[in-house]
Amino acid sequence: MARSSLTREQVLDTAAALVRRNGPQALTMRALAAELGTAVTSIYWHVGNRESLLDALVESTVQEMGTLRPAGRTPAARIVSVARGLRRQLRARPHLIAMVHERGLTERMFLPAQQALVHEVHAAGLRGARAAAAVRAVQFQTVGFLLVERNRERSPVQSPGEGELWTASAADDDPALARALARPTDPDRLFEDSVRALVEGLLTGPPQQGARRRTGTQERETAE
Amino acid sequence: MARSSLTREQVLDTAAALVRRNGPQALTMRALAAELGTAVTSIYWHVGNRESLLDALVESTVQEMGTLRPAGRTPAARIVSVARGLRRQLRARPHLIAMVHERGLTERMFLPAQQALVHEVHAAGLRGARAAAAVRAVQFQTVGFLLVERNRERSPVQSPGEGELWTASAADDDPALARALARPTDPDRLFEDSVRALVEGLLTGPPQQGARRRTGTQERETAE
DNA sequence: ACCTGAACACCGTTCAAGT
DNA sequence: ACCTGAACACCGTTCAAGT
Repeated sequence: MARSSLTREQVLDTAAALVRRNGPQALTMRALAAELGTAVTSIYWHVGNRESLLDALVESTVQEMGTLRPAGRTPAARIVSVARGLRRQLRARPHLIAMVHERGLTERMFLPAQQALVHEVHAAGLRGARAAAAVRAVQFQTVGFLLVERNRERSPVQSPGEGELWTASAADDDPALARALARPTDPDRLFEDSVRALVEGLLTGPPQQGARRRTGTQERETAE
Repeated sequence: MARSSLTREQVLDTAAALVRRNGPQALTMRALAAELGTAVTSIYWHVGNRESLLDALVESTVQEMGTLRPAGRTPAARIVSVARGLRRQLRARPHLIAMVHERGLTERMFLPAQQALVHEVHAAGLRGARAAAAVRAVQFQTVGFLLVERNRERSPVQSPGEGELWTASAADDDPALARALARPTDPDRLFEDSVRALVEGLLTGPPQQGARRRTGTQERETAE
């Protein structure tokens, strides 16, 4: 609109708007130029190329996300609340997840939450390498869940009907399990339960210290 | 090579080879045609279009993966071994993960392992909806981890140096934690620990049943 | 310093035409 | 039933040329 002179910010803003409206694949240099009312090549002067345009876009969107304030009475509850908050923020920007992932910035996406997690894990009594491992575990779990979940939303029906493959097998004696697996997943609940279980496992620590990893041979799984 | 007459299988095979060699983005219809020694348009007759070519590719590769044999003494150990085996199989086909994900078939990718998981979760004493939730939790955790991990491998250096952002903050009083977070993640260990912690949390069940979800207000997290 | 159009080397896909 | 080349409508990017 304002044709005075094109700024880098203008490019980024309308690019972001274009992505938010029609998804990342709709962000072509030509479409962006049309939206801006300039020649395609002008964009290159301000932004370099499409690659770095997306980089900048992701970076600024991640920074918009703000910090998370943990809530809950126990450290475990507060850790779960951070994960939940991150998930909510990312789900509010559905295209961002895919873009961040494609750009290889998945880790970057989690940084706002990491500080909060470090604090809570520390409050829960974990120290040093163990605390760091716990933070990373929650980090990977949360982001991974989001990726899987988004993937699932994109293609609602899987090739062989969800329950078909296994109904003939081990679950015969547990019809309730069979029915539960045949039902579509409730992602909110699954996320809640998974994170809670993981955090619980992380905070209570490894079980029966001496028994694990005793015999390496038995631990090995095989695949044909 | 054998130019007698093009088969659908030939197309799929050389397409798979091309992806394995140079990655999914190298699979263009023109490159494939060149490799096959045919006209580009012949491919369309056998396979429809690029979209369904990728579908078929992913589907057959997933089926090649074979089934997983759990190993270990306790049900928990066997569940972990299934997750570990799946991760190993998928990591042996690095391009597949991205392709499956892009195709929205992430769920499909996990089916070979699902039967084994159902069996083990059942053996651990879980029943019905609770057992199904546990299976799904491990499923999401494993696949999610792989997605994050692969993403990390693709872009080894993150924009702000990994530790930079938080060193100024909460971890001041725990230099060991700070150092651990600054070090690059050991994915094998992290995976092992995460799955083990999750499984432990799932099998021991929700803690202090009465206390959770009592007051909804306090559970809410906020973000600016 | 900033913007432009023309041109290049790619895509996936369609379609009428061959055998 | 199977294969073909020409053509279409797209891409991202470069570059010499303008002001």
